[in-house]
Amino acid sequence: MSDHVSNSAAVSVHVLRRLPQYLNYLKSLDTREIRSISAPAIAKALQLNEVQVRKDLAIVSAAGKPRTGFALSALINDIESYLGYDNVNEAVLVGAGQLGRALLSYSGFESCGLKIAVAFDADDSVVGMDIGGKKVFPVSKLKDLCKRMNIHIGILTVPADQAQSVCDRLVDAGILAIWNFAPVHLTAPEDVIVQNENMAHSLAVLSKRLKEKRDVSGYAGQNR
Amino acid sequence: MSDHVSNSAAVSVHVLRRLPQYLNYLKSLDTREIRSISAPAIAKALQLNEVQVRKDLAIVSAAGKPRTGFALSALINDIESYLGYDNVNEAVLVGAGQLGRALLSYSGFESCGLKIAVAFDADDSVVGMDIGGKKVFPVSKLKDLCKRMNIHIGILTVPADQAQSVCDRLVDAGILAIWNFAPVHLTAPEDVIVQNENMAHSLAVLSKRLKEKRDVSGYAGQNR
DNA sequence: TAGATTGTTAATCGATTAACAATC
DNA sequence: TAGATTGTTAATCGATTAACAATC
Repeated sequence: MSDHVSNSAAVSVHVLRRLPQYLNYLKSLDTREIRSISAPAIAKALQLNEVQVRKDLAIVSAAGKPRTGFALSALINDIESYLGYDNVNEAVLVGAGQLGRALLSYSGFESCGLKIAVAFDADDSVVGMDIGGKKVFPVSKLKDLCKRMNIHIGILTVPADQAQSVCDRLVDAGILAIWNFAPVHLTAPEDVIVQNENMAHSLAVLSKRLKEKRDVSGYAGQNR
Repeated sequence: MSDHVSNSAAVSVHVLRRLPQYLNYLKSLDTREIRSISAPAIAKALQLNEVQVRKDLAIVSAAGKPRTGFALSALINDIESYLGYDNVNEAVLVGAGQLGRALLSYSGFESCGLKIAVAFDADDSVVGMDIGGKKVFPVSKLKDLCKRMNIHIGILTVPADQAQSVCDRLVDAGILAIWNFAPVHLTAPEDVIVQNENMAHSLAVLSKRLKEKRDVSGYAGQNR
């Protein structure tokens, strides 16, 4: 019933990034109090264009009734199943430093269908530790464990200078998708998906926007 | 000389996110060995379109010689000054949990012109700690310290359920730009810049891409 | 019924890519 | 000179937004 054949052409990144937003908002609503929700209502809450929301929802959901909108709980299900949140993907994390540990301890990914199974680190003093319930193994075990556990997602949280070599190892271990938190451009075979999470890029956007704003408002600067 | 009046119309997010990529690559080169670099060379290294690189560089740099390309060190300077990496912006961080601490300890932001001056946390057992050389204060001191230190950037690393209220406090404290790591849509006055760093959004892109790939390759699944 | 909302087709907007003359 | 690269103008592509008939 909620099975919606998603054989459609590849969906744009923009849409894929908005869907979790909708989901997050919908989940914040009380399913018992609110039975249905309209695209314009979602758009208003998230400050988006209503046609955009309607089109996005049309991709994931079949339903939608004029006048009333979408059945809330059904819509939540549709988005979740579209994004694959309902079946778990296991991942390995390489680099149990500060950021790596933060990700290992963060429980929020599980509801997004991602389960970090094990971690790896090159530092012997970290190996053997238990972080967020995940055990840390030496990097030498990487390939063996990935193959054995049939894991295809790798999270990369090592320092910049080790990122490429770890990337190579991940590829060698049969990893198909790499979530890269290291501030480097990785070179990987083109059939391997690389999703970069480079905070410096976001920071650049933020700083520049702030600078523009200050320049416009005449750089009054000091305590406005 | 490297002062390039950047009064141009607001630059697109896409460009702003690529500039740090260029910078990162250029910095990885040996300034003494390589004196100049061409747009096509950068494009090839980062797997981008060469016209795109050329246009991006034209925004930040005045120079560029046919046949040779751009003077490497000058180009680095141009990008850095365009992005404002050369004058430091101070920021406060609220929420010294795992992620907050990782950011506090990360030294890479300084070279991007961001200096986290102090941190805040609601938890008394964390207050008073020193993380990455930054002291943790109680949230009650937020407004006072922001005003006193004339800080206008806030980094938000608190749990989802506290994000909106902390956002309100930041706004009240005179913060002009918020870098939001909490997985929630924040509501803020429209003159306040909100830059979201929502990892769930990236994860959705990664998982979906992986799923698509598997579906295409016939879901052979098990150890390829 | 009247009116809000739906899905969809058309118009607009912006970003990427291609084409090309100018230059060292 | 020949050829690679530059900056820029034009063409393409894709995403957002507007317009509108259909529906409960």
